[in-house]
Amino acid sequence: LVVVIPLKSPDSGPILKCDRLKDARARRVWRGPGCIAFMPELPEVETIVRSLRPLVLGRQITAVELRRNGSSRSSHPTASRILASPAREFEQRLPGCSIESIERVGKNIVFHLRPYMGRETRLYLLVHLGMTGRLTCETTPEFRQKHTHLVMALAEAGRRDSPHGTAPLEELRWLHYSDIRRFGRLRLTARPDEALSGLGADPLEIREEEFFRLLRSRRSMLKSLLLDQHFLRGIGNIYADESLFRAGIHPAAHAARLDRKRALRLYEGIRETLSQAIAQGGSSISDFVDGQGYAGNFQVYHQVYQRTGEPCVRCGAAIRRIIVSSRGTHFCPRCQRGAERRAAGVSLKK
DNA sequence: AGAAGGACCTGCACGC
DNA sequence: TGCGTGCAGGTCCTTC
Repeated sequence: LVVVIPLKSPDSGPILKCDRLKDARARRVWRGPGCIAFMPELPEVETIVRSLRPLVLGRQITAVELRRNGSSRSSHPTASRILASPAREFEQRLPGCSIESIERVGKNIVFHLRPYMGRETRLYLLVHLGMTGRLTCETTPEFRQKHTHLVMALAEAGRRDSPHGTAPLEELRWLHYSDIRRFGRLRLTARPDEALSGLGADPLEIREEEFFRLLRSRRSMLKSLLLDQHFLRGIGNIYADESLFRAGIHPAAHAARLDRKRALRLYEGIRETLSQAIAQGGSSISDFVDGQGYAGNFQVYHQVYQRTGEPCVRCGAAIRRIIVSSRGTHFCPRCQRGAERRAAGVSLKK
């Protein structure tokens, strides 16, 4: 049995939790109105990568199946919009490859693949989960969910003497990609550096000096800047709001006008927020689960995100919601002062 | 250069 | 109960 009591703040009560049941449905947590997205940002993607590693590293892809539209005669995969490379490339180039390593680059998951018997050059599978993408390791090849678009069969390494041979069923494992809104992207490439070249620095790796220098060169509002993947890679709406709250900085504040002290607070705020979220296994706003089907816990620690009208955990003022860069933005009007005039031009409705 | 808005996409809440 | 509408948001693109 699993009981998770969602809290308004980490200090307002006990968390009852039991980890014995590994059923993701039973671990489902708070579901706010209008929330069906789980928004995989840096901590969620990192959690997925860490959970997948022990399950798929060293395994060989023996088959790839794409869900087809309607009848089995249809040749059009439902994932066609999700596939950034032609469907036939997934079906022809992936079988025979072994998964050598997996890494996170911003919000992207990069699978390093070793081709079968030197068949071709090294290959990389890039997965961006968009808003509702999910990558899970399953014990069945069935397209169990309505929105499962791709399934890859993974066999134990060393069992294969040909890319299309058969292995005992118990040694097989299936990697499923499902995506309700189809905002995710799957790409096969030999040049991942090219495909990911536009991304900024990782917020957990960038040095304080470099962060400060980048801030000084930008004239946009901080919230917009934090969401810009060319500036820093991996931050999305949840962690932008939470980081700005921790730093006590208004989301509409001007990046270049941030003094050294406040820039340092933001730098620390981002790193603390992301690190804590990773430690908690990410945020499960709705159905987020890692590669093994476990939900995250960081939503319990959200201090402003989707807490509109609720009291600030620091000062008690009501959390406000505005729109910045077409994104819902949550902040405390008392703890995050300093850009009221600029924020006056920010719309309250989308 | 930066802001704003549209397109993509689906499930859910809400009002009627 | 069923229908229509609005909303959520990551990324890319166009327009201003």
